Amino acid sequence: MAGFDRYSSVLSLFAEDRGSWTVAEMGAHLGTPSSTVYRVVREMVAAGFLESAAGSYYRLGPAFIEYDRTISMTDPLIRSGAGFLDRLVNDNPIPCAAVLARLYGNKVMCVADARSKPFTRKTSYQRGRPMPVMRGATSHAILAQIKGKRLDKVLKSVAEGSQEDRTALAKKLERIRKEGFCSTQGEVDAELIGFAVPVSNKALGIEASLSCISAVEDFADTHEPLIYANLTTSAKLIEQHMQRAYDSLTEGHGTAESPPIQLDNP
Amino acid sequence: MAGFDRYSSVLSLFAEDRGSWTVAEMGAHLGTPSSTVYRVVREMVAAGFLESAAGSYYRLGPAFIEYDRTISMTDPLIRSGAGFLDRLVNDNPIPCAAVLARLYGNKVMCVADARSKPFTRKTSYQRGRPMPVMRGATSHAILAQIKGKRLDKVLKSVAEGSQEDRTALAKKLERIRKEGFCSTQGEVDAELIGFAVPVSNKALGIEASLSCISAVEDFADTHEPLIYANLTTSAKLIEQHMQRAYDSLTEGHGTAESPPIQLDNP
DNA sequence: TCAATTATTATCATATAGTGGGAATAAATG
DNA sequence: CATTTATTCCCACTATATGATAATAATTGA
Repeated sequence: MAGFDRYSSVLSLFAEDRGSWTVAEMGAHLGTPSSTVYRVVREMVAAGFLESAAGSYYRLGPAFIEYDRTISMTDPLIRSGAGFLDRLVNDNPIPCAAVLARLYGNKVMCVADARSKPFTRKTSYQRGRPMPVMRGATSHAILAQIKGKRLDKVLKSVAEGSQEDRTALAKKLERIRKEGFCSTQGEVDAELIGFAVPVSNKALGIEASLSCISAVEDFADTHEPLIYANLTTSAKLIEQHMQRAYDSLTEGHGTAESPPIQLDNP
Repeated sequence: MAGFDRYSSVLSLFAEDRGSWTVAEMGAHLGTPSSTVYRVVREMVAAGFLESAAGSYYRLGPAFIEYDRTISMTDPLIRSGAGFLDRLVNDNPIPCAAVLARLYGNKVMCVADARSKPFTRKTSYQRGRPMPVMRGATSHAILAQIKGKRLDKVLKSVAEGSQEDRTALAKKLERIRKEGFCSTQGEVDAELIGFAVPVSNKALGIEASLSCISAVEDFADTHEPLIYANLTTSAKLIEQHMQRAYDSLTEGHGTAESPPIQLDNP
C-alpha cells in the first residue's frame, strides 16, 4: 500500500461499530507488520488524526472535530442553509425532520438537520452519514440536477441496482426536473415519507436538496401543498442567501441585507 | 516534506478564514511545485478528504463530517455527557452556556456544548475549536487532574507564559484539586465568567471538565452555590454513565439502567 | 516493590515510492 | 472555434517507506 491509502486504510478501521483499536489489531486487520503500523500511527497522532487512549488503544483524534467545524464555518451551503431548518420544521403542518443534503463527489451526505419537538421517529438521515444515492426523495432531488456522463459516473460509483433500475430512475429524475419537487415513501425508512426540492448554486458548484421527513401515519394528502410550499420557499431563500454571499465576495463588499459573510471562493 | 506531513500540510491550509484553495495557491504557499501538489490533492480527493469545487477550487471533503460523526457516536465522554448539557443550562439560575471539554493529546477542546435560550452572548468555546490551555476555568479544571511530567509536557507544548506564570498556575491547580471546582472571570472572554468541575474516567484515560459560562452582569455571589451544585451533580452523573458503559462492555452485558451502549474499549 | 509481560521506539539494508521539470491532454472560457 | 487554463502523464533521480530484529520504555500482577 502506498501514498495516502497507507493512512486512510488505518482511519477506515474506525467506524460507528468500532471506535478504538490497538496497533496489533490494526496490523492484523490490514495484514501489515506492527512496526510499520506503529510508524504510521505515530505520525497521525502527531498530526491530531488519532489519539492514544488508555490500555494501548487508539481512537480518532481532535483534528476531525476541528476540520468539521471549519467546514461548518466555511461551506457555502451550510452557512446559508442551516439557519433555515428550524423555521422549516416548525412551519410544517405535521411533525417532521428537515434535512439539508448535498452531493459530495459521488456521495450524497446530509450536512445539516433539524427536527420538530413532537417528531420522535428515528430516521436514517443524520449529519455525516452517507446516504443511499439511488433511493429516497432527498437523493432524487439532488440527482435530478445532474445528467449525462456526470450522472452516469455517480450511478456507476454506487454499483447498485440493475440497468433497468437505472433507466427507470433516469425517467423519474426527468419528471422531477420539470416539476421541481418529489416524494418517496418507505424507500429509506419503513413507515416514513419524504418530500424534497432541489437546492443549487452553479457558480459554487453545489448540487443539494432540502427535504422533510414525516411519519406516513401523520400524513394526509391535504398536507401536501403546504409542505411543498414551505420547502420551495425555504429552498429559494437558501439559494438567494448563497448567491448574495457569493456576490458580496466577488464584488468585494457586503450590503445591508447580506451581512459580510465570509465566503472565500472568489 | 515526507510522510503524513505531506498531506496534513495541505489540509492545514484550510481553516476558518480560508475554506477554498486552488492547486496553484497551495503550491505557492507551501513552496511545492504544482505537479506534486496535484498528485497529493488527487489522492485526498479520492479518499474524500478534499473535494473539487467550482472554478478549479478545492475544499475540505465529506470524510471530515463522517469521521466527526463517528467520534460523536463512539467517544465515551461525548456519548455519556452530551445528553446532560441541556438539563444543566436550564437548571442554572442565570442564562448560560454549558461546555464539555477534554484534553486531547496536548490540546484542550470543547466536544459538546449547549446554551439556554436567554443566553445570547458570544463565547469563544465552541465545539471543535481548540481552547487556551493555560487560561479559563474550563482548562483549569482539566489540568488540575494531571501532574508531574504529563502536566509539564502539556504546558511546554503550548509554549505560553513565563516560568512564573506556570508556577503560579501549578499552585492554583493544587487548590482546585482539593476543592473540586474553580472559576475564572474574563480570562477567555471579557465580561464573561466561567465555572468548572473536573470530569474523568481513569480506565478510559479521559480527563475532561464540565463548565458553564455566564455574563458577569447577570451573576451575583448568591448564585454560586447552586451553580456549583448543578455542575457537580451533572459531572457525577456523567462519570457514572461512563463507568457503567465501560463496565457493561467489560462484563459483556447491559443492565436495565444502562442500556447496551456500544463502547468498544474492553 | 520488583520481576515479568507487553507496548513502543530504534536500527538498518533493501525495495519502493515520491519528486519535479516539462510535454501532452483535457476542460473551461470568451 | 480558438485560446487560455487546469490537470494529467512521463521519467530519470532521489528520498523515503518497509519490515525483521533488537533495544528500551511502560504496564501489570504478585
